[in-house]
Amino acid sequence: MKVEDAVLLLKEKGYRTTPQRVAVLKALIGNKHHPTAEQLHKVALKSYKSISLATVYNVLQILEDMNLVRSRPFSGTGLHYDPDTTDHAHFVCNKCRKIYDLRMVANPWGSVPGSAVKGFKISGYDIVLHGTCKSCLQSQRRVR
Amino acid sequence: MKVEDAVLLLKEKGYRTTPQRVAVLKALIGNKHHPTAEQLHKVALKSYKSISLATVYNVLQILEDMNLVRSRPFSGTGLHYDPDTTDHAHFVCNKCRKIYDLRMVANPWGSVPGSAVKGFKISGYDIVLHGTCKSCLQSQRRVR
DNA sequence: CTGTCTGCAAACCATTTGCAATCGT
DNA sequence: ACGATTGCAAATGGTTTGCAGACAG
Repeated sequence: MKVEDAVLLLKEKGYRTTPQRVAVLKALIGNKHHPTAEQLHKVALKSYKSISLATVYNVLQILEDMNLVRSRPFSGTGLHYDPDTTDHAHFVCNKCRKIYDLRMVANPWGSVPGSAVKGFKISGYDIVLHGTCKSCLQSQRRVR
Repeated sequence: MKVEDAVLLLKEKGYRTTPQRVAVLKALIGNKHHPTAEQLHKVALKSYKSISLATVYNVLQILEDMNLVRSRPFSGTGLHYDPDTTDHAHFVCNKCRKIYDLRMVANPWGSVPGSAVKGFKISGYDIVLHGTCKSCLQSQRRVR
């Protein structure tokens, strides 16, 4: 997905093309760092020098409704926005709080007993592993 | 785990046995409804008529440090507390917002490519499925 | 020109904190 | 009695909202 494609999708839904919206899309699309709204705001300010945080939230809400982004409460405090809406899991490092993407190779709820979900309509899933990431494990070894 | 056992564990760690703490433990232990702090407060008020919400948060923090409870940001807004600290997944109904427990039968991250987690130390995981639960699907059918 | 969108500041809500009074040991 | 714990009320921090002015179409 490119910024221009997203703009077109917005247009189709009747949303106007404002420089603020473009700035948020630029900050978001292709961003692999699972940024918070505030981080996106900082980045968006580079494209449009006076965009407000409220507008960033506003745009993110629209984008989430359109499934162009997903918000998740990863680290307990604050939402993180992920422009990758394809199925994947995450790993959150409890030392550096960095968030890594994990590709799943198969149905992730294969290990749930069928009876437990029988009759339920599953529309999606969140899988978050936590622990310590490679680089934090290494620097830990060095320091101690 | 019974309330008395939890009280003993608290004592071992040097925590005093106050009626407020007992009230929170009573509200929490065995509670299968993944309550929020506020919901626990309401229940705890029945055991101890003047306990404050701040104290409930205080006690929950201690219990979380001791691994007697886990907090999770299920529904976007607010933390839910789960006294079941054994490995299990959850299903959140997006209609009624009810949270169901799901027992996993095997290593849930078996479907993550090994390379992706190689060198990472995994200490735990959160798995949340969402969709519509059986009873909401049924009442939907009835209504429409 | 019209109605949408933005920016500001205030409102909100869950959670945390500071501190004086209270209570468990 | 002593220090831990509580309750209150205020502070906090992330997110939302109301509204007047700005701007895209």
